[in-house]
Amino acid sequence: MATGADSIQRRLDAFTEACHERGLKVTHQRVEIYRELVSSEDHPDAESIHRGVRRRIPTISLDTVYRNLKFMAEQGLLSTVGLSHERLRFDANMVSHHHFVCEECGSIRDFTCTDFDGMRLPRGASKLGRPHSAQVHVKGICNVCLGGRRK
Amino acid sequence: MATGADSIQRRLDAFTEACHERGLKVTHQRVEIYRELVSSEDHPDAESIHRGVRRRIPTISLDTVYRNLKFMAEQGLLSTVGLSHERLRFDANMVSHHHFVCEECGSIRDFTCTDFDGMRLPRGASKLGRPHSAQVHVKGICNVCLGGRRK
DNA sequence: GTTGATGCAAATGGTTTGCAGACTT
DNA sequence: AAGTCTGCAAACCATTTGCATCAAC
Repeated sequence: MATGADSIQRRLDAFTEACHERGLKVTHQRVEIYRELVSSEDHPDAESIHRGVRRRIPTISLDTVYRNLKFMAEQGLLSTVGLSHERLRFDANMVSHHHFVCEECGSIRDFTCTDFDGMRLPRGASKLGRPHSAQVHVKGICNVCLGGRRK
Repeated sequence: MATGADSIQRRLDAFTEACHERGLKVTHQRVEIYRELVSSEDHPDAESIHRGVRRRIPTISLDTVYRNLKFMAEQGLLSTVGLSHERLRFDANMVSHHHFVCEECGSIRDFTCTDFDGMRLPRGASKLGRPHSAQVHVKGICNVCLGGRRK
């Protein structure tokens, strides 16, 4: 999601701010977990975040990663993406977006779609209750996997 | 999904047929598991399917339910619905449809939306790979829960 | 009768939790 | 210094698997 180093720093600052507002301590591991998430293009699971953070904090434990991710999710600092059978994945992108899921490698990428966002919610859905938000899940084969077989 | 008793029977017959085609044995428990799924309006998880089938086959074990659901999913006889952290849920509705997820009680209901089905896949998604299918996930409060608080 | 399916119980793997010591504020 | 957060190890819970028995074909 966030690409430039400046943009990552801006998000980390916002995160620190958000922690303060909520009375959460800004620990080294907490910041690095969030940094890992923000720097990632994909939607990593807890274990791969752990692997990444471990390069900077070799002693960090997996359960600290879990504990923090869960906590941040409860605080609305990130959201979770759960596709079937798979492990839970985490997403620090809090603006409205949709997901492209690769059926081959399982990677999940964000995309935006103003056409859909602008579209009124389907009447079929309104019959079932009071809708609140909607997200599109596109399944397919990602470019990386396409390249692997033949472009 | 299927409502009338006749319609359920039709789907069970198709299921038996599909088993034969694939060389699967049509066991009592297999049929009852499928019946439970087809008769359900919601998208039950393995445990609640087990509870339901147990009324008719008291000795059926939970792992048989799991084993069969997994197998049917692999054979394309049903699909799985996985929302975040939750347990896996199962869905025997194989025609194109979308999901309304209640944020309060967690129930998942199907709806169709021709507007969306007819819409070409968003360009944002096409940049990421070759899209194959798309589904809308609507989150909101279902009618049952709305009734519970105040209509 | 063959072959695949079931039931039991034990294993697995991701995620969570209790507790004593370490660190942010 | 006070209270939260971390790391460790053990617990948890949904799901899976090995194996002997049983049922569908």
